Amino acid sequence: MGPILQNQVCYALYSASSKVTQAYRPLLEPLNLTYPQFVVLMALWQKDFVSVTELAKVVGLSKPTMTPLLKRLELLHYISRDINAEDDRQKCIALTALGKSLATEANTIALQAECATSLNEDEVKQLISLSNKIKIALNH
Amino acid sequence: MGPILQNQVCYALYSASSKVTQAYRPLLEPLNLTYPQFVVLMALWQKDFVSVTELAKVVGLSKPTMTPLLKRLELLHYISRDINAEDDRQKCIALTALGKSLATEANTIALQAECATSLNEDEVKQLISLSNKIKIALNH
DNA sequence: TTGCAATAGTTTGTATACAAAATATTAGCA
DNA sequence: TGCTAATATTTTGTATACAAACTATTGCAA
Repeated sequence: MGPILQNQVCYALYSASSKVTQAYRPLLEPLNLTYPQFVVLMALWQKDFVSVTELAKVVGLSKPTMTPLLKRLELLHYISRDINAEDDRQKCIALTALGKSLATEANTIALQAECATSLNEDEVKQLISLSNKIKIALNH
Repeated sequence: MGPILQNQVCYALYSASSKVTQAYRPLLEPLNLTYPQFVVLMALWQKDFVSVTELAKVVGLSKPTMTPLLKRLELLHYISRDINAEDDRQKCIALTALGKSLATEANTIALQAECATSLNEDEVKQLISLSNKIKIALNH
């Protein structure tokens, strides 16, 4: 009598995302990383020396979510959280040498995870394209 | 140097799902529900009088996640959590009259959320189909 | 029938996730 | 210069989310 679970786009995304995150768990365990932490590192491998606000915007997480997550990455010595010299309010998030060195292994892990989804190249493009369309639509 | 965030299927799902959940927040607020709670209710509108284990399997959440979530739905008087008479280990999760009465409004909300994604009928089908393919592939 | 393995649900501990409020600093203007 | 609005990050409080361990009950076999 209510909405049918199996017909909901929202639930499709929600449950598929959850399953993929679970699939990542054993792959990331050797690096002592969770999937959200991995996402933040991916953003930093593309561009570090950024503020918390900028990083939050790039990965799509809230600032209150970022603070403890970044503290844990710092504790692992993967990133540094220095105060920006030009503005004492801002932190400057940067990769350490150790953090940078994980990039190679990360490529392997990301490839393994993508393989596990069983999607071919076209389907991957479709899914990313549809997801982007939703994200853009919901930004208004 | 690491994996490119924008090319990852996993991140596409993760961020799109997060955005959709956020979009649901104001829609569900009048009912005092979170999105995961709404998912559990959708499962129950299709079939209630089920055990915690069965419900967890249907919605794809772990049992430790279910317990506090169900307690909150009970606190809202949307469900009951009686002990199964035939097996004292099991709980029998069922909708209350109040819980059942939300189904109509839930249809409206689900429709509104789907509209907000800006996807047309074909795209919805594609996205659900791709998500299901991933979920099936990751179940092995 | 008694003892042990399996099952159901909860608890504990850790990590997201975010709204609202708090803190600290900067910027802009009178 | 001094005051206030704006900005950056963190804290507080609540709700997922799950692994591992725990409790209670059932089922099965010796």
